[in-house]
Amino acid sequence: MEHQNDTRSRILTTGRRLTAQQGYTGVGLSTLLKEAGIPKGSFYHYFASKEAYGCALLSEFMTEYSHRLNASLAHPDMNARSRLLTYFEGWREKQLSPHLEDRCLVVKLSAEVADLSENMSNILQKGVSDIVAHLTKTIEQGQNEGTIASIENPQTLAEMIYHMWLGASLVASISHSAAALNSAMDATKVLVPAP
Amino acid sequence: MEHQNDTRSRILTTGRRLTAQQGYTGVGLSTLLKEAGIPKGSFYHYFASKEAYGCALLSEFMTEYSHRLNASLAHPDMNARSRLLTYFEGWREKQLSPHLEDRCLVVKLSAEVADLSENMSNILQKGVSDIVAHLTKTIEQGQNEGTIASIENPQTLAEMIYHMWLGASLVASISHSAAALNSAMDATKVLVPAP
DNA sequence: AGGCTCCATTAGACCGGTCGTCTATGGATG
DNA sequence: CATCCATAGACGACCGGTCTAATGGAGCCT
Repeated sequence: MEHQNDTRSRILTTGRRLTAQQGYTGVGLSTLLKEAGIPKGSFYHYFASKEAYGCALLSEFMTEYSHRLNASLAHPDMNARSRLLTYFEGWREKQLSPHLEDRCLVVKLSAEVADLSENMSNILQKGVSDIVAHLTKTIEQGQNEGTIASIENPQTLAEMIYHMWLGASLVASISHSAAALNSAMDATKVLVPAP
Repeated sequence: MEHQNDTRSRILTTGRRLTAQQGYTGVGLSTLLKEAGIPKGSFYHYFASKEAYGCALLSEFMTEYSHRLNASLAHPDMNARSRLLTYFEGWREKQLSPHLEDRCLVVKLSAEVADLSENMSNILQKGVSDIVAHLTKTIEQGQNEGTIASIENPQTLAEMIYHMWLGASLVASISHSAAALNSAMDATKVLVPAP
């Protein structure tokens, strides 16, 4: 009862690494399983189809992400504005990291998956809503505690900043450069001004 | 000398339509050529490889896009701010259009291509720089002619807005909804305020 | 006009990979 | 020893990008 979860999560972990580099369609079952050192027969014991595996991959990623986000945005020793900026610093670092598996799957897979799998799209979409909701809440807190100026509706602001970071990550990835992410970081500081 | 270009551009046109839906890896040569009604053997007469075809596809798209952008941002009967807003209205419409082939290939392909083909990445990246440069120039004009308030550096503002639209397009595509794009439209009006 | 060359174009073979299925075997548990 | 979850990996049918060998028609020479 332990072993089976080992195998399953080994597939998922390896899958995340490969998928973060080569995309969903780009990673075939053979490649994935060979890399994970798991025989093909096992795959269909744990997953009903490649799409089901894709959904599991995304679900797990979004769950973990949400936990880390929660922790990061709930840090007790910082004010809301600092917590927000720290989160985005973390985003930048991850996106530039040599560990490809750290990169955000929303950035990597959204476009590919949108017209491919309704189920996978839904998972991504729900994850995105969650993230934006968290950001909105933090901005609200900042406005209430007075570390963020109330010049804008928190929800609108959160969406805007999140969208900007997604786009900046896209541009950073095609230009193999940190410039777009640095520019997003600067913009974020301006958009979320200290009073 | 005519026929060969016919065939070539037929491949490219069909390719754009299919790729806008299914991505680069997602469209195989057989599918593409069958759809275009062109025999498989011909492909390598017109393109050295699938990557070369991908580059041609992207180059052509970016060139056309740049032309339309130029026209749109140079419209004589509007002030700079209106031209800018009209461009983004156009973006929204295209992204929501039932004609899938109208959708922006920067949105669709950036993530997929970034770790796949250096050449294709470069074409996208150059295209993006061009677009941002155009937007920057228009914002500058607006600030000079007094239709856009000078509260921000034009270049920074242009990047920020463009990134936001890329991200919003991504979110719109996974949620199969116009909400993210509408939100981006609203945000754009706020970010580029009339004085 | 007839023959010939040349080269753009194409047919289709090629090999390796794709996803998914299925049977046969392990090995632990009761 | 019987049961059953988990593993093993062969297999099918099909699709991936690439390349070589053949076709056919336009243009030139005699």
